[in-house]
Amino acid sequence: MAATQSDWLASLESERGSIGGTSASERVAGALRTRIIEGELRPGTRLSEEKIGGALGVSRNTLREAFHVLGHERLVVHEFNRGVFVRALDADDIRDLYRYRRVLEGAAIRQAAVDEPDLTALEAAVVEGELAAAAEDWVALGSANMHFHRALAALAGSRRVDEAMQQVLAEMRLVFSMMADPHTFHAPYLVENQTLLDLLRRGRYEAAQTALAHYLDLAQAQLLQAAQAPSR
Amino acid sequence: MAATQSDWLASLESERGSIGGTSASERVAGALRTRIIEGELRPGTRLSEEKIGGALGVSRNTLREAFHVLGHERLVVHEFNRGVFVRALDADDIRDLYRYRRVLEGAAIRQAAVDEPDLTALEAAVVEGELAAAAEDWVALGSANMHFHRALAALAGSRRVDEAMQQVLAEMRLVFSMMADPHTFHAPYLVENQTLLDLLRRGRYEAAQTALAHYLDLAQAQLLQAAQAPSR
DNA sequence: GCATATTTGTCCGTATGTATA
DNA sequence: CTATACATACGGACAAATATG
Repeated sequence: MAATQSDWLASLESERGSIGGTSASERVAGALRTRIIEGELRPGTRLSEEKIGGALGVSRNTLREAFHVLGHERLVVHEFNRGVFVRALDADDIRDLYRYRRVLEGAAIRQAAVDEPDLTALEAAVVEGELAAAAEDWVALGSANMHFHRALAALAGSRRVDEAMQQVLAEMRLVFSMMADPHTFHAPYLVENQTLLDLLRRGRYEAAQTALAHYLDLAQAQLLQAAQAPSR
Repeated sequence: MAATQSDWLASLESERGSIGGTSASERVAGALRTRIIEGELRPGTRLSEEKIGGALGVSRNTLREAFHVLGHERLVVHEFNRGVFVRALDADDIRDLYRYRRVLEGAAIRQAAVDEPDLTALEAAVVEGELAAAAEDWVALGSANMHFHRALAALAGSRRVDEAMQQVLAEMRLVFSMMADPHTFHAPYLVENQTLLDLLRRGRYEAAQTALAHYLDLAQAQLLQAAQAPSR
């Protein structure tokens, strides 16, 4: 077999027996999650119980529990009698993802309008983005963008909205990992976040809603267009 | 041990070996889910691997996978090295549940305002409620109320909102199962659903929003009050 | 606080069924 | 159609953590 196919397998072996106060299945899920989110494990890859269990030095039992965890996070899909695969999202999935973001982030702004919101986390994320843009570190800019929208959703003041948004952002990283140049997507959005934050600062919540809608429409359209030309 | 404590255990045994095209863990999860949702398995109950596995005739392996499924649905909580328990919700959980309902159902009405919504499912749920009320079948009235709000959330036109709402309603049943007289809660809300439907029919979406908010505030307050007096 | 019994976490071997080359 | 690889599911085992007296 080609070396490229087992690269991630080799990288998994380095994770054997890392001491963890938590359960083994959580450790295994964590190791796989980072590989998936960072694009090392590509969508569609089959996660064979034998190979992965062997590489990580855990039994099939433990591994299957880890698969359940990742399945819950929608990072893998389990096909009965066929196995577990890294999730591959299609255009419909992307549309649904953005539909959900409109619900969650829209609710957050609506709540902010009645809440005297604390915007420090938003401001920090914008600064983080400005620094990343200045350093032309597009990976960091992508993270900053995620932090901004996670902080935005937090304005809703709801644990569940928080969790849902975290979930959605993890899936967004999965989407990006399917694209040719993931970082190029984030570059245009720093200014959008800046104006959105500015509108929130000045209490212009209606305008913030339309700015958010504009941002999400634009980002969705760009991703859908890129998804048509499937890339690498 | 008293007979009442093992009632649900006996009822589980009747479920052994039911033929299913699906996986064993799904079957087991389904059997436990109905017991939990219908209040046969009360919140706080410990789900012993040995007892339940024995009663259902499945191995511990399979049973633990079923526990994972129910854990996703937030119907049970897993405490490391202690086991899994039927989830017991507190006042904060109830508040967060309703906060989430405001987000989901509010988004649905907002989407309806731009969508020329199909209200047949809502109408069917109202009729179902009217029939149940006429027959003084309070359990059926509760189901009708759930169907109404599930159909309402469906107006959002989003798979994920759908799933989230289904999830939330399952947890609502868990809340009701902790109350002394679960059915008494649904009785006042038939008329609220009727007026909400009427407002949607006439395209008065702003009024529908406030009617929904009123309904949710009322329902939440009533549940919180009942939760203070923990009941049976 | 201690000793014991119970229960969970994890691994292994194996048999059966299902999908696919 | 056969053969092979793999997932599903069972049962047994043991250490470690927890509950119980």
